[in-house]
Amino acid sequence: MSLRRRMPPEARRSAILAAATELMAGHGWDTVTVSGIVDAAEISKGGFYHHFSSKDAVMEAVIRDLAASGLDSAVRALDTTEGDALKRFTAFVTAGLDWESARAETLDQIARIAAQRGNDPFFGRLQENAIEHLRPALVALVRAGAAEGTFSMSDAETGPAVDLLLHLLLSRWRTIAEARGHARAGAPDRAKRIVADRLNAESALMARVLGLTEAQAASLAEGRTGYAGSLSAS
Amino acid sequence: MSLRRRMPPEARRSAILAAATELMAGHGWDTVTVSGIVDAAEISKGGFYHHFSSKDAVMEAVIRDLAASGLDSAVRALDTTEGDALKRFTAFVTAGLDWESARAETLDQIARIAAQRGNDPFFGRLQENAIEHLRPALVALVRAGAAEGTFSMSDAETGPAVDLLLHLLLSRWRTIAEARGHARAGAPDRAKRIVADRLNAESALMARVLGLTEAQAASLAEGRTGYAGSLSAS
DNA sequence: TTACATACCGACCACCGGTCGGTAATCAAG
DNA sequence: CTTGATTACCGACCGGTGGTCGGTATGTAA
Repeated sequence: MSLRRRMPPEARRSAILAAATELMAGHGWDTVTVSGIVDAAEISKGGFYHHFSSKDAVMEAVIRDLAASGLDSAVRALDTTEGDALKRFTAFVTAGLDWESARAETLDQIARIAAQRGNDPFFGRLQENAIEHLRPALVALVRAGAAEGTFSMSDAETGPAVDLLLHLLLSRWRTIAEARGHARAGAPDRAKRIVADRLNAESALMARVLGLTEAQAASLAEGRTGYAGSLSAS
Repeated sequence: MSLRRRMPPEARRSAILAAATELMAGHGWDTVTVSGIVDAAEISKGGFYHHFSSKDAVMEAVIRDLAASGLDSAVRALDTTEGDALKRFTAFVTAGLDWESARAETLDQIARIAAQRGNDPFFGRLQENAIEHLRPALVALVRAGAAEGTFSMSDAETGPAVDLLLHLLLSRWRTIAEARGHARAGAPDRAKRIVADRLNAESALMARVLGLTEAQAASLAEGRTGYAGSLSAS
């Protein structure tokens, strides 16, 4: 009974993470059990708790594993881009889009997990994590944009407006998931239209929230053309 | 050990609900145990399961208990008000506001529960419940408003736009909770300013999302003056 | 070889949500 | 005032959960 196979800690850790991620895509977090993860990862309970301090810690790690690189690249785009606030905002949004199409399978996993009933804790923390990373940067950007006259926004509006922008970006996965469903069901045209409509609506609404002029709105929308939606089946 | 006190089922039910609500305001849902509810409500486990089919059913009932009347009054305002889409939308928002100030202690409970870590399942379902009730009505309203020329909105934008409006309304509790904290800490002026700023920002952002003219936006903002925020200590 | 750190094991624990056979209160009918 | 059916309620009990811990195997460096 004791085939004991020693693995480099990092490999074991990511094996556990992979097992947990897959289980989460099938059940809600409360019905994903440590025993289940342990079985799927082919390790003992003791081994599991050697690598993770609690069941919750696994979820936290899964979230970081799935989202960290995307958030980082978006914030980095915002920080490194030169130009006015609109240009930087466009770079920020585009970076997120690029990440989504480059890591389509990751996005797909997130969508599958978030679609499961009972995964509210997962999605809540994912969102918390994202907001924690993105909100300060966006607030600063919007403030700067308002100061330089690029955006039309009073100081008191900035907070709620940024929350709206974040909500818009973070709720995109629902549409993506819906489109994936159509694509898998043999309606790729419909899928593409849904994604295109969504992105257009996002651009238009972001422009309204930020108080952009027609010309500015067009420039924002332009920055995100060519995004295929990467509707690969999985 | 067996002081058996029989109560009218409804009274017992609401006693259990009250106990559960109070416990939820202190712990997250996963650390609120049936035994805890049972102790607080002074009933046995068997008695508990005579009135509720599961732990989850209690949460569902708590949600309905807290939110149903507010949602109903908002939708009713939308349905019964005569006039153009802007008037009806204003009535809808105002009805929600009125309910919030009339039932300040209920709002306070919601805020306290939602602020607890680990209550994502509660808040997720509350939000689901609210969206389920409000979204169809709002979508129809916005469509009608766009058709009659009151709002400026393409068909594909309507869905995401309504989601934005709902997010704006459903995230108000955060600000309210923050303001309550200030009020309780002896800074009622600051509290009032926070609430006033928030409501102004909401009006402005809703106007932008709906594509209202200056005059329309002013009319929308006017409909919600006089809301005191009802910052009663609890 | 030896000595030490660490990856890993699995029996064990307290406690959880939920079940069930039984008991006591209530009330309508005779 | 009985009787009998109904229902509110009780608490011992169950399978399974997340988490612990003393112990064992494995790798590494002297």
